[in-house]
Amino acid sequence: MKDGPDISRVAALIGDPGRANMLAALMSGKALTAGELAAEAGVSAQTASAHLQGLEAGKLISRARQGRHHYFKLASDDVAGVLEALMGLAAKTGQLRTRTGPRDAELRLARVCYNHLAGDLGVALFDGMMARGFLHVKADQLGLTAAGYKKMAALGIPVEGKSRAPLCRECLDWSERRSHLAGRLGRSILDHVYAQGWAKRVEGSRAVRFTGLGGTAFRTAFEF
Amino acid sequence: MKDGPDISRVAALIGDPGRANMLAALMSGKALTAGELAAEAGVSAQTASAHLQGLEAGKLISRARQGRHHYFKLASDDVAGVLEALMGLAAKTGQLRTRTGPRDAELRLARVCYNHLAGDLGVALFDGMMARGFLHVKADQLGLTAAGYKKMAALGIPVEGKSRAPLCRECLDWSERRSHLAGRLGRSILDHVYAQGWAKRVEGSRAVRFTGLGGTAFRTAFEF
DNA sequence: CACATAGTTCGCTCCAAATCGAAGCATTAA
DNA sequence: TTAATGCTTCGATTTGGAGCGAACTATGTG
Repeated sequence: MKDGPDISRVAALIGDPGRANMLAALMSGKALTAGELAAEAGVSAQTASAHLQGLEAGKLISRARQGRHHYFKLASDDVAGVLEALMGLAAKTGQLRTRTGPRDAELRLARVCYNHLAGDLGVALFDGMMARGFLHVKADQLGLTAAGYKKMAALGIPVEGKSRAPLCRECLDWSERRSHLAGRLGRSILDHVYAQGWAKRVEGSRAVRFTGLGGTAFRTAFEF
Repeated sequence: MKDGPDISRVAALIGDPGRANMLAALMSGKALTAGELAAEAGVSAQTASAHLQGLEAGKLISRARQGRHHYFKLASDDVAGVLEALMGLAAKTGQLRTRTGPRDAELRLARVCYNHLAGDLGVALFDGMMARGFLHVKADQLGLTAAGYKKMAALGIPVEGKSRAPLCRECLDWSERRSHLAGRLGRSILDHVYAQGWAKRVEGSRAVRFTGLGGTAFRTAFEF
């Protein structure tokens, strides 16, 4: 029964280890060059070039030429969503690539998911904002309440924006198997966390490391 | 950065057209035999056998032996979730397998998603139940309200169950790109729809065809 | 028992795609 | 200008795995 969209093309693109590594690297939200992605995937530049063409043709990534560099990023949040969903399933079916180690624990606590905060802290933030009445679900749409808008203004976090992307979105965690906050607001909050110096990205990883004071300040600011 | 679970194994399993067709067929929620799945995928019995072994080893499907028949079904709702997510992405990136035709329209209106109702009607049902206050979201968990429990009891729809699966779950539609009701309640409601004779499955498709009276009765019963 | 059906295993062929060496553009630096 | 860097294209090789014919096992039926 050839119903619905063709899954297999997209899945096949993700199904190659090299391309999957590239996509995983792009989950950080940062745009990476072809060379960097080749290193991530552990393949030669020529091979990477071919793979990147495929991913671009399949509309999973987009390319921006800047001088002699080609910067790639995920084509949309939907792609990131599918990748996280696949990670969740892969984790559940026991296909963990690495045994749980110290690095894994750090990832579980706080990490970047595309462009917003995921992990223990991301889930706690989401739950806290729901409990405090800053977020609500209405007609199946996640949104800021009046109190939420007020709070964001008080913290100096921008909520307006020209982009047509939704302000609030839920995103499922592969480590927690619970939702955390994505969308434009999720991105703004993570930017705020960086700007306040509460946390920094760990070099060469998706982990986000909070300072002792930063963690406290973060929880205080968002009241959770 | 080899962080997180290994996506590519799972994706590669879904990435073969034959296996993808099998999985799509299993989205109906019905357990199918190896032979039926071979026909779905358009391959010989031997090839199908090999594919089914792979999918089973990858924990995407589970097998139940009954006499000389082997019945297969999706291993978990998470698998169904990933498949729907992939369908959503594939539809968005324009990888539609078939041009929109009469069959497509029927699918868009009402279809089976794993074991519950999806499509226009599924989304409308979900929205209606939220609007009527039968469903609510609390601490990021979708659930029945007191009014909802009362309504289900009045309609004779069972809500208790020994299974540990959640009673209510949201599930994203690939055609509507909105949520509809999944989980044990979603299944119970679809069972009720069949039992009342309001609708029937279309042979050899995931479409659900409502009778004129059935459609009206369905909307009346759930007040949307 | 023989016979039919459902599914698997074995052996083989074949092809798509992953890979890289070498060469070719394009951009920036000296 | 020449040289260096980043990326792509071309050409050739290799291989994983998808596919099927044939034979085998297991279950059910007459």
